[in-house]
This record gives sequence, C-alpha cells and structure tokens, in this order.
Amino acid sequence: MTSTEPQAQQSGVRPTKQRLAVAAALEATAGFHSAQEIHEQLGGSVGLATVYRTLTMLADAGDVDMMRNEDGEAIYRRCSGTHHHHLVCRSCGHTVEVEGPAVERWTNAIAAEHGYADVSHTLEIFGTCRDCR
Amino acid sequence: MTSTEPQAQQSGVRPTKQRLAVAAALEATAGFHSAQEIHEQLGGSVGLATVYRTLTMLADAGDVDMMRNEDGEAIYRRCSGTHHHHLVCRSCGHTVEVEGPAVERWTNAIAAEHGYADVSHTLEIFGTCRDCR
DNA sequence: ACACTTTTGACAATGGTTCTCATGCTGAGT
DNA sequence: ACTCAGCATGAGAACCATTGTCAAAAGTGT
Repeated sequence: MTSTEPQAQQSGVRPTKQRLAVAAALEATAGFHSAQEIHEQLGGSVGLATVYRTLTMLADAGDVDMMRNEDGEAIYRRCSGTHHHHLVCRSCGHTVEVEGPAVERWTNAIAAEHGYADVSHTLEIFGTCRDCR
Repeated sequence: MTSTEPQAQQSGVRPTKQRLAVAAALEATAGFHSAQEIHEQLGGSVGLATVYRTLTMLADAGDVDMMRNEDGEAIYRRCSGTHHHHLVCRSCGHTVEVEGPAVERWTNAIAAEHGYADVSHTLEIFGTCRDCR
C-alpha cells in the first residue's frame, strides 16, 4: 500500500482494493465500458454491485464520464476532468476528446434566450475514422 | 436495411386504430414522453406492448424522435423532420427545438480535422425553465 | 361471407441496475 | 498490537423498462 496521502478522512471515503481495482481497470483500457464488462474484466473479483457503486461514485466525482449507448445501457470512460466532448468512430470505437468553447457559449446563449437557467448539455460526434475507411 | 417497401400488397402495414391513437397522442402533447406515459394517457385502451411496437416503428420510419433521458429510459417526441436539437427543462420536461448552423459547421470541421468522415452528432441542452424556478 | 395475413394484448421472460443486510475490512484511538 | 465503530462488500432478491410469446381478434382482397 504505502499510501502517503492522508486526506479526506472525515468524509469517510475509503480507498479500498475494490475501488482501486475498478479505477485501474478503467485506466488500463481505452474507450467506453459498461459496468458488466468491467466486472468481467476483473474476473469477478469485485462484486457487480460494488462495480456499479464505484462507477457511480467516480462519475459523480467527475473522475469518469458516463454516457448511454443506443440500448440505454450506462457506459463509462476514464477521461480528463475538464469539460469536453467526444468524437467517436462508429466502426472501431476510437475516441478523441474535443473541446469547443464556441459550443459552450452557444448553448448558454440559446438557453438564456429561452429563459432556461442551470444549463448543461451533452454532445457527441460520430463518424468513421481514417483507419476504418 | 429493410424499410422502403412501396409494394405494400403482401407485406401490408395497416393504419390501425391503435397506431393512430399512439400517433395522435404524440401529436397532441408537446415534449418527450415515455412509452408508459403514452400508454397511460390512452387510458390503457392500447396495450403496452403495442405502444412500444408502434413507437419503435414510428422512430424507425423517422416520424418521431427517440432519445434517452438521464435514467436511460426511451422517450419519444413528434417533431419536425428537419435537423435540430432540443432544449429540455429538467423539471417539467418542457422542450424547445433549436437550430444551430454554427454547431453543425463546428462538428463537421472538428471531425474533418481529425480525419473522420460520415459525420453525425447528437446534442441536447438541459436547463431549468422560467416556470420551474 | 371466406380464406388468409397482420395486429393485438395479457402475460412471461429478459436483462440492466439498484436495494438489502449480514459479514468483512479499514482507520483511528488506546 | 488490540479493539471498536462504521463504512464497504457481495450474494441474491427486488425493480422496472422493454421485448418475446402466442392464441384470439381484426383487416383486406376475392
């Protein structure tokens, strides 16, 4: 273990083996993965319920991105904490993180124009990457 | 890829009462609605399975838009055929269709820049509308 | 009206996700 | 190092949206 980061104790969030395992699994593989995939990837060493719980915590904390595939299943991906969007290849799943200040501004403007506050948004771009053509 | 079959002689798609009822329900109410909501709105006069089937058909035919709410449930909305995005109130579900030529251009540019072709995208804006504040 | 095909709907089945709760660990204090 | 109080875990049940099943009902062309 040898962990030298004594912090966030009062909040009672413990860095357990299971949580580290889930985080490591996301770290190790690129792209989006479902809770079940991660559970299998860990060989069942971490209970499915725990995987779900951990993933939800990580997503709430902003450490991972959560989105839904076409079947409505939740998929997670480790990514930078900054706000960004994804450019995903339909064929191979290769993903590029992109930023668009202009889009952020546009969404805020549109929302304000219609009297909406507390604005958030989701934006995903799909295409076929060079290697898949 | 089997959707355009003009010769509806043998494989006839019938405009039944149930299908018309579901379409009418979507027509009558603005915003997004789940299959279950429509089923209830129709007072159960149309079976839930039929509502699901009809909604799926309409979505496949492009007559309605289907998206997923934050819980991953499928929600449907009758809307114009032109490309646009939605500004949705988190609280009451009130929806405004918005267009953003600039966004379209931006997504295409970003995709091209990374070598992606055949570009499409999804964009949803969430906020709290004036009446819900 | 008849024969034939599509559609319907009650119910079962499916599958992802969450909940329950007894037991296991962790971190902190002694 | 030993003990304690709580958070964390995991096996399975519970949930719930969605889909599949299939016999009965409703349309359609003749």
